[in-house]
Amino acid sequence: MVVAMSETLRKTPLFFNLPPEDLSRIAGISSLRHCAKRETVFREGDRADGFYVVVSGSVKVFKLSEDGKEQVLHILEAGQSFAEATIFEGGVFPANAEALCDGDLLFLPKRPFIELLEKNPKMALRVLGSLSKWLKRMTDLVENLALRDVEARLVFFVSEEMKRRGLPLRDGAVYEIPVSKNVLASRLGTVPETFSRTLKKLQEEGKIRVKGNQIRILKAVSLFGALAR
Amino acid sequence: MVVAMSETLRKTPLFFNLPPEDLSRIAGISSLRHCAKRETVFREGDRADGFYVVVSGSVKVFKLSEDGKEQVLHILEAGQSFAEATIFEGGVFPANAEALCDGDLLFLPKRPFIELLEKNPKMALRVLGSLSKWLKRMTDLVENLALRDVEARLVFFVSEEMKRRGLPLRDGAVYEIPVSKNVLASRLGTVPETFSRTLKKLQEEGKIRVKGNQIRILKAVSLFGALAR
DNA sequence: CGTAGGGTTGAGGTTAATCAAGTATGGTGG
DNA sequence: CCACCATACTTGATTAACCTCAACCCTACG
Repeated sequence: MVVAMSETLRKTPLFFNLPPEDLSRIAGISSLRHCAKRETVFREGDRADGFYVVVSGSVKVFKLSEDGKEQVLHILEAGQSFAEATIFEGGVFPANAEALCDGDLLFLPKRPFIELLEKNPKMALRVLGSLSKWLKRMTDLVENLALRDVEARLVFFVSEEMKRRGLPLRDGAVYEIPVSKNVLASRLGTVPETFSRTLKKLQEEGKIRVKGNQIRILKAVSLFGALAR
Repeated sequence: MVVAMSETLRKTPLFFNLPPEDLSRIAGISSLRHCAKRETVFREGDRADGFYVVVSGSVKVFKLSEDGKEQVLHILEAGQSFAEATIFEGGVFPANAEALCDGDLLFLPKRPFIELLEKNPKMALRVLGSLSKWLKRMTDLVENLALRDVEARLVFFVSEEMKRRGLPLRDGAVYEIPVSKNVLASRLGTVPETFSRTLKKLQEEGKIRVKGNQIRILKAVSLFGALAR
């Protein structure tokens, strides 16, 4: 059991390359939690006494407005951790999390984890790096939502995800949407209708070809051209 | 010199309540930098080999779109630190920073600072807390930009800032806009015209009274009522 | 075969950006 | 001290992106 957990932990960026004894120490304090599709992992405002690592399945983290509109902040898949930040501050979750499909989560409780960090500066630095990454991602998200239109946000998102998966950004490459288009629309800060129309428009312009959840890149240059960075 | 710096450091959340020897160690590795109004502190993409603490004056951190539109992410005043995150990751600044008025900044170089952290888990934990706060703030920013209209964003911003300054959210209280209305508009994800109109509308509804940079709260209940949290 | 959930399409409305022009305001040099 | 200019801010009219609502399609699945 503890061994299997270590195995998962080893693959998460947060703990990547940590010596085995550290990993088993972490595994020692953590617990496994199974989540069914649509199950709530936590709600905004809940006491946060730990954070999570996705072992299998996928999870969305989102904010709700008063009238129930939702903005997806993150979509998480196996090996990714989330809500690390909350345990160093505040004590309540600043957003909601829900399982998108059946899967397992590792729960890392706050107190023991902080004690581990206090004794292990190297690990603390690792966690600092992870938080920094999240911060960078959120900065990008703000930029995208505020400064670009839906089409640009979609294109940017796809290019980032393809990079993350090691797919080349060239003609013929295929990006498979890992979640329902509804969820992706919300992550892009829009609604399913607009999302659908945007895909259609790009297809009519011959830049992509959409089949189900597969997006085939047809004109990488004109698609990604504007993203010079 | 080093003593004066310690004095500033002592007041920043990042280093609040740290023992004097830690403070002077930090002061020892940091350097003072004067910035004139409008001076660029750093640009997006610049190599990031350190972060900053505002000693005096104020600074805006912002993103630019291709066509030059700007989204202000943060407005920083004396005692606040910024860009801490970048030193644990990446190595380039993910946004731009510019002085809003003449002032002094403390520069904390990356390498020496990290070495300090490695030897001082307590300080590392403090930095973790700080990054967590930033993450929380960005989460709120995303929520605001994506889920609320301009009026709600304005009201939320004012209420948060008043809380931060210890002002009571009640009738008669006065919030003084610390920067140009242009900058605030951009921080709220809108343009000066819309910002101006929104203030006007709230004034016509008798909820606030605007005089120059002063906003007097007239109907706290109906203004802040929707922000039940 | 029927229903439910996800997805698409069309029509219409709304928010807020843009464009254009006018009004303070504050600093500078004459 | 005043004239001038730049900058900040305001106001009005127009426009565009995108949200909403409503209907419909499609596929999976009991």
